[in-house]
Amino acid sequence: MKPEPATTLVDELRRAVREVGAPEDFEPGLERPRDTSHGDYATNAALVLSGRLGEPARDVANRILQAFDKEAAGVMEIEVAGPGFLNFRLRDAVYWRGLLRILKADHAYGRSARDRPRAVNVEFVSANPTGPLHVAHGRGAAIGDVVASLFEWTGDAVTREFYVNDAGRQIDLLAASVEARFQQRVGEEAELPEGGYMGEYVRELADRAIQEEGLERLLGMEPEERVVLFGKLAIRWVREGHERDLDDFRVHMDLFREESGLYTRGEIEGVLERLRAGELIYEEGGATWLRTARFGDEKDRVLIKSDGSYTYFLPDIAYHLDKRSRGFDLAVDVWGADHHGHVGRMKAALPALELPEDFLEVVIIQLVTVTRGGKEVRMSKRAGQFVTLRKLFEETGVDVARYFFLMRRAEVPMSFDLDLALDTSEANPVYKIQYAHARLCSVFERASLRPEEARATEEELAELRRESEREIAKSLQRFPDVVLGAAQARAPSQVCAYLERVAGLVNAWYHEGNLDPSLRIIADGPARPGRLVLARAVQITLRNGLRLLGISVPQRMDREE
RNA sequence: GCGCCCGUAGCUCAGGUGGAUAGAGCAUCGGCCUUCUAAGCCGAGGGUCGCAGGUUCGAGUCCUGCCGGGCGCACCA
Repeated sequence: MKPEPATTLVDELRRAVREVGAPEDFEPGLERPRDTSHGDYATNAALVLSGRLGEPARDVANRILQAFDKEAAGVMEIEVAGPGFLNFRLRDAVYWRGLLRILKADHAYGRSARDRPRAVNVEFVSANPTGPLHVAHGRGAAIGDVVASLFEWTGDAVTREFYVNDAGRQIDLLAASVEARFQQRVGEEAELPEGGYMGEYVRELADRAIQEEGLERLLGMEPEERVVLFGKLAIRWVREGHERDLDDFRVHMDLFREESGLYTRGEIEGVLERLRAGELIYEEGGATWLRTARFGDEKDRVLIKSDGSYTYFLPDIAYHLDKRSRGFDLAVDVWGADHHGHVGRMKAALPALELPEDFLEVVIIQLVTVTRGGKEVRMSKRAGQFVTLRKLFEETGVDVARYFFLMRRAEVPMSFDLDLALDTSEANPVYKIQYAHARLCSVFERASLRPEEARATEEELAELRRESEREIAKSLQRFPDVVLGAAQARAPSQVCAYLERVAGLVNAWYHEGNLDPSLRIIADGPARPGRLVLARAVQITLRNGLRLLGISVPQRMDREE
């Protein structure tokens, strides 16, 4: 699983450490120092062992150094540094060989397998079908989509799922809102119901109903009948809008799972029976409660209200049981910040249903504010005017919108800077990465070489002597590890940070050739084949990284002039 | 009041699960255009990592307590 250079090093280190008297259970750790003067890898083994061996750390380090077989591990140089670190500098050949491996892996570079792949369900967006998707949904969509991809890239099987709350009271409210707009349209006095939906789209729904169903027919209906029809139509149309928005935002759901199905299939009743049998529910004040407090929630929660209707919590429990019974090993729910209060109760419900505690994982997406000219673009759902996801990505482009949502950690509230998003210079991190890729495409064009045909022997690669080249080769080889780490942390932002860093190194390398033409990638000389292979390896890594993020990989960046 | 999240450069934020001298972009200042695309490049200044303790050889990172901000605390969804 670990990249090649590290494995051989760790093996040898493990052996050397045993030789100096480390206990059997001791595992030496290997890290990559930030500072390149500290070598390619470093270990703190001596620092950790010094306590257990009762010997100064630097002495332990020196003994490990003596025991270490450099030849076997592809190490050029070892030094004892600071309080007792061992710094390893690998032979350059290790990195040049790594470049050839990248070329060979090509589209698979960055992907890894798992001994036992898991079936993972990533549920995200899950917007109520009562209005268009807005920017916060967009952030959840981008992050959920890439978290799902990260599972795929690291060897799990993933289902992308959207939970449709098509059964609750908010649907009735939407229907009543459409009815009110309909009344107004035909010249009647009508007011939106209490808590109704005020958005402009409600008027559009009413108009569309008139257009498609015919005014005569609608007017001829009993109001109750008409409201039911409006409800059905509104849900259908709003959902179609959601699917279209997501599609255009390059988010492709495998499944839209409907809440209403939980009722018709009797899954809700099944849950109630199960809980009743386990004596986990009780009645009080006319309502039916679940003993979530027993499982770590702050208090018990109502499942059935005293008027006999169900709370949202009950179908949600059934839904998670449904996920489990469909064979998933892990359910990752991506929720908006306004739902974080539900994490405790949902997690408490799992053991009540005898589901493993780690079956459910919740990623909370914090709020997004959109700023233009340094000022916040207001979005107020109550006033019915908000920035829809579609409007946002139509203005910035899908690449930019996705990237901006992805580059920040989910748990920090972010501001979406429209000015930066619309900036087409390399100040915009998306372009910085895409541009680095496009530049190298252009280099290959200049070299009259198809990128797939880049070839170099190890001897030719050894002609790469510049520090920038070594640095790039080194950082490219981190990619699989970065993907693994990001997957583990459920943090697409780590991939963004990595790609920006690589793009920065690459752009600097490229620009060395502006000042000194002999340093150009296509400049004639013994280093040319190696440079082209390095360029190819960069292309592959950036391309795969962008693909992972669902961002396009342009061959060229056309500039307007 | 309770819970979750956040607090890192003037601003927006990274910081690879505890390492060595804390990074990027924007903004500011200085230099560079007949380029393998200068919508760019090179460089400079700018930090008590909210505060106080603790664990550790070693803390922006882990623990505790405060302070500040956001969100949530329904028989709403």
